[in-house]
Amino acid sequence: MQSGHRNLTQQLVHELGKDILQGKYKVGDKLPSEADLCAQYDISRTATREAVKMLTAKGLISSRPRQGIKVLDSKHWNLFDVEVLNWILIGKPDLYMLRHFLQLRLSIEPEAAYLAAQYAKDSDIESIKNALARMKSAEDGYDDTLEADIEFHTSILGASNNPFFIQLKNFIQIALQVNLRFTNRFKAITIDEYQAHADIFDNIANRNPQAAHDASLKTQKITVGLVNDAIAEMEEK
Amino acid sequence: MQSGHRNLTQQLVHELGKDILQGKYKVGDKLPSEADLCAQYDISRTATREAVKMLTAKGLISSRPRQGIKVLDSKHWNLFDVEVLNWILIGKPDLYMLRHFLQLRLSIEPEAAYLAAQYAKDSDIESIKNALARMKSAEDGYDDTLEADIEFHTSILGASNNPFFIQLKNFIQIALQVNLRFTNRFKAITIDEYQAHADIFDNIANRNPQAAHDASLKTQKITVGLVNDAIAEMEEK
DNA sequence: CTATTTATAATTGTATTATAAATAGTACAT
DNA sequence: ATGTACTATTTATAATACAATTATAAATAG
Repeated sequence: MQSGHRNLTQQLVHELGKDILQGKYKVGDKLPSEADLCAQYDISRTATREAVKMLTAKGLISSRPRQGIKVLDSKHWNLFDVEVLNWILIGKPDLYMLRHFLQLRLSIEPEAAYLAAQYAKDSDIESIKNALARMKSAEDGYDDTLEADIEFHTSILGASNNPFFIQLKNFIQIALQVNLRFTNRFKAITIDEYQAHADIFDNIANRNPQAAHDASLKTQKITVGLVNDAIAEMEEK
Repeated sequence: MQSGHRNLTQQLVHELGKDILQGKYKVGDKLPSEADLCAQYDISRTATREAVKMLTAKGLISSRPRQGIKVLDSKHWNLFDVEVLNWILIGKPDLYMLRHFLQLRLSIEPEAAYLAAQYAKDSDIESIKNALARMKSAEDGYDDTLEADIEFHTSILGASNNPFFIQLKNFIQIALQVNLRFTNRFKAITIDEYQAHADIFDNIANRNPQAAHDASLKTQKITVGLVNDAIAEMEEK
């Protein structure tokens, strides 16, 4: 149980959360009882119970007298929780998982761009502009590619001024990191990629919702298409 | 503190969660200390702390020594958590909140319909068909309008066979209930409304993703348009 | 033999008490 | 102004005891 700087409760939350998302404990499985967890991790019942409660709050487990602690069906999991998303990332996401992420991005991001063009404040536009500049400098090797890319996409969500889209920043961040697993692009961003992002920004800054939407949709469709092809090829073998 | 059938911890979670989402405790505010909460609600520190941990897990508060329990910035709130959504619903959502819900529905549902047309299993199609039938009987007064409507929309999300869209069932359910607050439609579903839903179903059943997408988008656009008009009118006064 | 009830035991729920650790704020020294 | 040590407050953890819940087994009635 790697400690870090977390307290005991949070450490146990992390361990068990990881184990569940990685399938060590499967849906319907029983986890060790409170008493066993105390013994296994050598911590008090207080800390153990608080960890169990936190995982319960995230929809991963249920805990009832005589029945013990059981992994709930995945439809109850709060998949949009930052920690839960991170436990997915820590695991070994496959191409299907990548597709699930990309399908939701395709659904979310074009509309976020549309809303950004409608509702962005000056400071929001400024944030997106800065992120784009960082991508440019990443292109020249002066900045971190992925980080700048994430900042670009999440700042558009922020500019939507819709709390639900804002909450999805976490999701997009993890989605881009999962994507990295399959494209291992430590490479710089290409001119074409940069231009596609610049198009989205321009249409947001120029307050053209539909064009911003379409520009975003276009790049998302390409990415989903690539993954669909990869899956199709894989399934043939 | 209305009890119901929950245990003490869950009752306190509910009370405090409601209070935070309804703004009784605002962002940055300090909640009463553990000791004070124990006294106020006349429960043990054990139960109190477990409630605090659960709210922490949902991103609503932070709890640190000497600093106390504070409401986190709303960007940390797990807005897609079932309980959090319900605390929003219990409150008094305004037209802006309704618009936020509808904007996300507009983003999600057309793509869910697209995916449903691609990936739905026979049993998924059957579920959507049943929901549509319930809407038909609701039209004749034999069934509950809202419940059938919710079932229709959520069963399409289920048919997407994408875990993220599936998790959004909760969101859509609450969104439709919020919508009810403003349209107080205890009225039956109109022929036109029924037909719009039937169009979406037909295109999913016929495996025509783009047409299913467009049919869904069309109805969502109308609804968002109505709310935008209502807000514009309100803001003029 | 079957169905119902009752008893048992396993597990979580709550309460209480005690001590440790973290940290905001203060006072003081540099 | 900056840093350091101290102090008081608040949460973090532990240990113990008992209550409540409930799955399973045992007893009992019909």
